[in-house]
Amino acid sequence: MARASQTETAVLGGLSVQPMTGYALREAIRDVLGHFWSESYGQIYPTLSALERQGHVRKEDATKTGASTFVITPSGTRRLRELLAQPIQVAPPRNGLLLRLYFGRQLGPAACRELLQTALGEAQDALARYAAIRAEVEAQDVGDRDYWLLTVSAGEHSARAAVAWATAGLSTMDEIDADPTRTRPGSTA
Amino acid sequence: MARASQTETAVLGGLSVQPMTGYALREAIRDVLGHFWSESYGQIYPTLSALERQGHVRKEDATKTGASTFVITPSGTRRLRELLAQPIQVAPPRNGLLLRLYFGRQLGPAACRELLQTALGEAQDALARYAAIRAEVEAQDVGDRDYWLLTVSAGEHSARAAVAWATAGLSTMDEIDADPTRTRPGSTA
DNA sequence: GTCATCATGTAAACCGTTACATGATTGT
DNA sequence: ACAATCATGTAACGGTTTACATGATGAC
Repeated sequence: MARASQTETAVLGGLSVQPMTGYALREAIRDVLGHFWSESYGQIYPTLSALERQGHVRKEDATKTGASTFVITPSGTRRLRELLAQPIQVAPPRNGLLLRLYFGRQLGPAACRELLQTALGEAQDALARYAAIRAEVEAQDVGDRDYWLLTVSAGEHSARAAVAWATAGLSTMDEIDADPTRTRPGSTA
Repeated sequence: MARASQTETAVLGGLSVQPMTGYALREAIRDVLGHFWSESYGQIYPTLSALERQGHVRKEDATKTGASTFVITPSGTRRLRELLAQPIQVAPPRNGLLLRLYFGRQLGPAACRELLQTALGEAQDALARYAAIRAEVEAQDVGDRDYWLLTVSAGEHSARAAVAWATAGLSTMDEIDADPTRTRPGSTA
């Protein structure tokens, strides 16, 4: 027991929504869970094989072609619920943007401003994407809808926070530019 | 060139603030950058050795004891600026909380509620921690101050967003509980 | 004297991405 | 016919954590 690779959870979860090929699974994860999850082929195919060996998924060969659709089995559904109930695996934080801004005095105000501007643009783009996803999900009439909207909402809140933060940060940069003596690179006190 | 392991950036950045032992560096990264960065000993010590070989840091032996303080050299400062200017390394997203909530119908409303409650508590704790860090940083009079506050602000915005999201999510769960037919586990439409 | 903390370092394991190889199917 | 996309799979590589081994120093 206890493999706890969350790839297994994502794969079984995806197949719990509908049967799919490995390829389609990856597409779905990228397009639908993309804002909070990712998987590569190198993870998906071996995981599918392992799950098949354990009887958690069943391979349904589309005759003629090499493509095969994977269907979750009752034992797979049980396993999924078991996995979902396990403690969350927290990834150690690694935010390259904040790392650069923390040492912003070394990087210089102009570059920091650019970083903030880019972050602002990305957050606004994300907001637009979430609006589209929300419309799509709200139009559906599936039981998962409320849960799916919960994850969309998380994205929206986080993107709005990023917009507010970057905007405020750009104002700070204005002040630094107005009074450059505050942060002359190289001085320590 | 172009190793692009952001560990090098974090190590040089840390030493650009003040000379430290490897141990102290790790403590500082955990305590100060902890909300957006992390490094383990297994990364720090080899990186310090490599940087020393390249002349980017200098080892200053505290005589008698085995402990040695590392000091950044002028070439190290140049290297740091070079690294900070490089494109941000984006880690593929992996949010175990949202993964579980997305498949919340399989997990069940009670467990989802618990997850949200925990997330809410953690966000509130984070908010309290940021308040303490902010007070501490604002009391200092160093050139980096505005940049450091920028990263604290990012944490605050994100934690406030998390509080708002989790609170709203708990309301959604109330509605689901009030009308359980919306999301009976197992049905597909 | 002993316990917690400071300090250094390495080896093994893990997890995951990237790149590549390969070929079928579909649209134009 | 050709290109784009669908589809499967693996090998190599890389970064990171974990666990372990080891010992000095300082507090009580």
